[in-house]
Amino acid sequence: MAVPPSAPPEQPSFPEAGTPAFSPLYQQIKGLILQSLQAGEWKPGEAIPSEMDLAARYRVSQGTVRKAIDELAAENLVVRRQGKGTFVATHAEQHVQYRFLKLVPDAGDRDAEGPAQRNVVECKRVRAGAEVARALALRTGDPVVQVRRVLSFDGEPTILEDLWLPGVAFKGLSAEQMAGYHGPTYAMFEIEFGVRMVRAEEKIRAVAADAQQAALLGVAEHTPLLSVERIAYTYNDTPMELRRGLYRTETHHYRNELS
Amino acid sequence: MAVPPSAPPEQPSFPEAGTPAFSPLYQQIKGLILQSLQAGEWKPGEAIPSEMDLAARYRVSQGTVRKAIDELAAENLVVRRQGKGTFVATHAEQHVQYRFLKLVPDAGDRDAEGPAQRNVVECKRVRAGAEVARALALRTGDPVVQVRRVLSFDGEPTILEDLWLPGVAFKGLSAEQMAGYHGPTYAMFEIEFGVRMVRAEEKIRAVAADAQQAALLGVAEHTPLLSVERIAYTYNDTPMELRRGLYRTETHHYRNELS
DNA sequence: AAGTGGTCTAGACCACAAC
DNA sequence: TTGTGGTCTAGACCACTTG
Repeated sequence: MAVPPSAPPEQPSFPEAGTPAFSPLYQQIKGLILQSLQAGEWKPGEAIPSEMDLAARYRVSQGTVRKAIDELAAENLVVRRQGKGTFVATHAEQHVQYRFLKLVPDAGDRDAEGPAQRNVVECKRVRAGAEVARALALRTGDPVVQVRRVLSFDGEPTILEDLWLPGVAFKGLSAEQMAGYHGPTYAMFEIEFGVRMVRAEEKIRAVAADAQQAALLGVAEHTPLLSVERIAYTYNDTPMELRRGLYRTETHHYRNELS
Repeated sequence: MAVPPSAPPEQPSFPEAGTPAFSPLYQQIKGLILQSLQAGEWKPGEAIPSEMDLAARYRVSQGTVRKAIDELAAENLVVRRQGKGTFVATHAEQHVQYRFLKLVPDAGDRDAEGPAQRNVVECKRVRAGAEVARALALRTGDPVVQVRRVLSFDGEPTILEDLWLPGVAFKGLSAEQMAGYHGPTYAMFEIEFGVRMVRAEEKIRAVAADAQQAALLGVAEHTPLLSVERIAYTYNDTPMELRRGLYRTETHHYRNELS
């Protein structure tokens, strides 16, 4: 009994007048674990306390903690490993190296081709325009880091993308960091800036390459390209990155599973 | 105890030599429920027996049935409604009208625009080519129904798509049926042919419209279009539809959520 | 052998919907 | 009031990993 009868919980639930305000105990526990994750009590890749420990900490049964963790695992915030423990999910050392990249080669899986080569075209501090500000929940004119880069697979330029990141959280981000880090960019964000992207939304369109884009990707002008606009979120649905990608799809395709 | 100690279950588990062959009880129950769904013991939209009834039928506890149904619900094969029961999922009368269609208007949600107008260009019986046969797990030359149609939103032609369906399962499918049915095409498949699509895979590319495609969609030749190739599956991962769509993305976009 | 997550049970009670 | 799914508990045991 963590909340209903007595015992001062870390996050009491005060039913507000007018709202049903019924929240299952396991949801409250999930919220508490989420807070600890967000606060950095356990770092990415580390194990969180065992189910028994958490049950004792929150004064609930193991089954209740279990259901809370089940949901966190379903949302990819945490990874369970039988016999070892439950670990904070990370973009590094994850089996799926590029968790948010859905572009795959037409033949074979992504492991078949080597790691992407990164070519940072530019990395500069700018002020947010109206669109960028809206996407990142900032004010127009707020500082923003803008990055433009080209990703190549097996030497073939395949993705041209622009990134916009909130200047406050990503103060000091350099072109060298963007280019030098080995592994997913999101893993670098975790390590260097303590920013964990937990989910993202993408809007996809077909567009024609303009002269500049064609030159950077090594294709003819007007070549059809996949335009992928992504907003990536940290905890609490806070947007932390706007990314506009142009994907060549002659030898790759965007793969999606529906259910 | 449905399987471990005694009682002749409907699907015994014979551990094969060499394989661990450990399957949790709830997975076995899930398999049994799946069989009943596939056999049509409960029709789409109908309620399946209550958890208590199923627990009695399979001689397990309610909690075990619960976990089995939880997974089926997570896979959208079944829908739970508190106080009412658990129902076989259906493409008809579903809140999300077009479950597999990820194209949405740039402004507002899909409910903002009226239902799609369908324009069946042709509907004919053909023999499967190599590609279609492979996608549908048929042999080259097997009978197939091919449909070409244009979908318009608010009077604007937006999607041109070709469908290939196994001729055996979809014998007698007519252009009138494709055009006349009100509601999702997949709902019509359920009702008229008893075929339930439970999941799908899509491969997305950017292409340029050729002369014929441009004419059908009312755009200029070489207009960039989203090419969406979908394979839809029934139970047991059996492919039952190949669909190649060309989406206009001037006022709509393909929306995807990543986690 | 000890510790972790994973399974299974039995029973109590709550929230919701329908009669 | 009854029946449904939803929550919570406590305890037993299993499977996997590590020392």
